[in-house]
Amino acid sequence: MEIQGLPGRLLDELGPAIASGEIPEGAVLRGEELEERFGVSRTVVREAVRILEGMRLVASRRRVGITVQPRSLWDVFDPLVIRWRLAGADRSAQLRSLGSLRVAVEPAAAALAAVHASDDDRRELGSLAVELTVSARAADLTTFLRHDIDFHATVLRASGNEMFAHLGDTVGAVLTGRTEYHLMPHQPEPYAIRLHREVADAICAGDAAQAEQAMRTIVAGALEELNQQLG
Amino acid sequence: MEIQGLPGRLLDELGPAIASGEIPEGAVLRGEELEERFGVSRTVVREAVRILEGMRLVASRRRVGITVQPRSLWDVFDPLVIRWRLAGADRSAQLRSLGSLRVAVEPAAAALAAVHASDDDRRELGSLAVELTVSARAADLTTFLRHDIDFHATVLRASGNEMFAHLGDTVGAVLTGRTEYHLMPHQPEPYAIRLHREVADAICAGDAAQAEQAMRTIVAGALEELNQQLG
DNA sequence: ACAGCTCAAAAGTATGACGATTTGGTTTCC
DNA sequence: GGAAACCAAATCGTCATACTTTTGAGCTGT
Repeated sequence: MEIQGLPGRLLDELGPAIASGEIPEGAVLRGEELEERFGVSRTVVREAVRILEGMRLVASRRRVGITVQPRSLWDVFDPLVIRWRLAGADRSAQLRSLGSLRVAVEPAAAALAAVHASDDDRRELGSLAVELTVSARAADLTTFLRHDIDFHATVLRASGNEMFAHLGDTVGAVLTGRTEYHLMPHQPEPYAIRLHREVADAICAGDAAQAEQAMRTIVAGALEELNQQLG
Repeated sequence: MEIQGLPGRLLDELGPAIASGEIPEGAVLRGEELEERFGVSRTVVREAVRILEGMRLVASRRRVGITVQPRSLWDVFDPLVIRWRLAGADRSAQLRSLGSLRVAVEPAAAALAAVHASDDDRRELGSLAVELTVSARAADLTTFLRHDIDFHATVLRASGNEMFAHLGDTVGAVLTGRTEYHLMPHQPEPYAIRLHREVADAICAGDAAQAEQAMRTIVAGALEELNQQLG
């Protein structure tokens, strides 16, 4: 999953620094400066910069240097960029954006899943809904989180749309972030649990409309809750 | 927008070849082989490969080589990956995926735009709707396409959600692809034009529900049409 | 003030050397 | 004969260095 080697380590330093705004838009870095600052060779710096360039976080120009691009050009769907922004000063903006994205995508994915899910997918959703209920009753937040992530990822995957499926990890990151930063009730709400059960049942029954509606209620609720917490 | 220099040229060769499946999943390349095949140095090959690695199209391992990753790991939201897939053998699958994504996202974006659009945005939407009507009547497909792309990009941008905004280029690529590959009626349908007008009016009037509904009709229609064309 | 020229700074590319790691075969020891 | 330990080759990873190309800024002369 991660980028390997020294360029990866450099990325772990530069990426978060840029994503958080610590290195602001328009800032100019020089390759040589980075070599010294991190004690690595030209090769390593260049490869790391190339990757950042691929994410549109920076652009490298001769005679000028490596300039941090305006935020509007960043590849906001890149999983690493999302992770970096979630970890830094941009956290709330990123959570809001992702919240709206979830409201748009997850209901549609649930509807598609009701039509396209395999038998295995349906079985898994059923058992995840059960485990979700159990860990919620036990107030076991860690286990609950894991199952919640699995649940949403499974729905997205079961939709049969590769692009939706890829948002599984991103949604996972959102849920993790929400839990880590205590933007969640300490005990999952019974109402939300019931809705997950409903989504699973509707998908198993092939009822697209109900799956979509129940999922919409879940993600819209999560977004509303988020907006309250963040003001 | 593009990656510069020799690594960029290499990317333009390798990326499409991998995205189209010409170089299949699991295939193994050696750096030295690529140097010879393209007549460039290690530096260039390594940087190109790093970028592909950032897109999760390949993984590089010692003593093994550069292996093409399974499609399920690819960064399907990366604009370059999308473009490469649209240009190659994966075109229909990619168009289908993007079609569903549009059905999920664009109505939500229209609803948000009705609330958040700036005065400039609203003005621009109004005039784009007019120009759309004009170029459609004139059966000027090139101009129509340009305005259509602008229209959808403007709605996405006006939503105020950076992630939606970023899908503007992608939607543009879809519309372009659809026109290029003659997956579109030679004269835009008057019904679709009226719907664009409706979206613009609803957003200008701040009517989120109607903006969402009209946009949903547009993109759902486009998806249905696509499914008919592709069987 | 303006146009053009010159120069130097920075990234881009090439190359040789060495290090690190993984794989797969080979040897060795029960 | 089989299993474990070992070794060697293949390949990427990193470093150091030299050369090339682009381009911005300042200088120069009108």
